[in-house]
Amino acid sequence: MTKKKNINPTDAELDILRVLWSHGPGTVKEIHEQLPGKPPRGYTTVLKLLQIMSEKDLVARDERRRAHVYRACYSIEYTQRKLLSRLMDKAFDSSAGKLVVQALSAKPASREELQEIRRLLDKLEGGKK
Amino acid sequence: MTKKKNINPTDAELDILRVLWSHGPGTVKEIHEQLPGKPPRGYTTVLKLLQIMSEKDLVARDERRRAHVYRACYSIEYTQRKLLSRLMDKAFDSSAGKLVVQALSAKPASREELQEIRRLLDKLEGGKK
DNA sequence: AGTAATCTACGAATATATTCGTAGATATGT
DNA sequence: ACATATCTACGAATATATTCGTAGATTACT
Repeated sequence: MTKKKNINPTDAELDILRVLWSHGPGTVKEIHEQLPGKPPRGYTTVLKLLQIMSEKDLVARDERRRAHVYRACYSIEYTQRKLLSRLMDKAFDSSAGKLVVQALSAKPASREELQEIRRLLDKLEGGKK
Repeated sequence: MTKKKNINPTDAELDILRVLWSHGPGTVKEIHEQLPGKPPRGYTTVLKLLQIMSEKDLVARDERRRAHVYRACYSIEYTQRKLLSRLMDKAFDSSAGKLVVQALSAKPASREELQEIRRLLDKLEGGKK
């Protein structure tokens, strides 16, 4: 059996994943340039993080060229759902409904988003009939 | 100016807060007894955590009796919104809508919860008109 | 060839979170 | 009074996350 770790990304790892999701695969240099943050993180810091993330299988590494090319192993949506599941279990009694209610109270969503949520509700309730 | 830290609770701290929210204020002994987890955490571990949480002003301590009584400083709803805001910023582009959509996809909500969300949507959209 | 630039690997320093043992104070029971 | 139980304070050990410096290999430049 191959190991199935699938560890949740830490904060610093998430910063890197955000770059990979929005810009696509890239080298340490490219990722480092895109990475926000004051003060900016050192080049080798980013390298080290990517090495750790490779071990955790959060990113995959293409070593064919000298400057290795990294890409995210999991989609942003999959990762988001994982993070939400974790938070749901930790602080919301594993209830998606409680979480959603507080999320909508925490920060207003745009009209478009509210309508999208409404459509999703229709679909979910429809499927339950 | 009094310090305004308002630090987000860590995982272990959240476990303790959950006990305080569901059982109300209590002594280290009471909290320790209610605290789940395999293996159970040692008594002094819980004590130390509560001392740290007091410094962070996550809990308040009543020292009038020998066995100090602790209570949560912030409500569960306030804390939940704080945690959600943080996650929203870190992984959802600060968008409540995106978060809610993924939350509903991650785990199905009950029919009652879906209806409650729908009522909340009505209120939010109504207020925007 | 020889020098400079670029890249990875690795170890170590720092920060924070979590755990618990021990010491000493205070209260309780006989 | 004396022993036992209960409680807090504190320091230290452990684990994990994050940072970056240095060394050595490879490539590019002149």
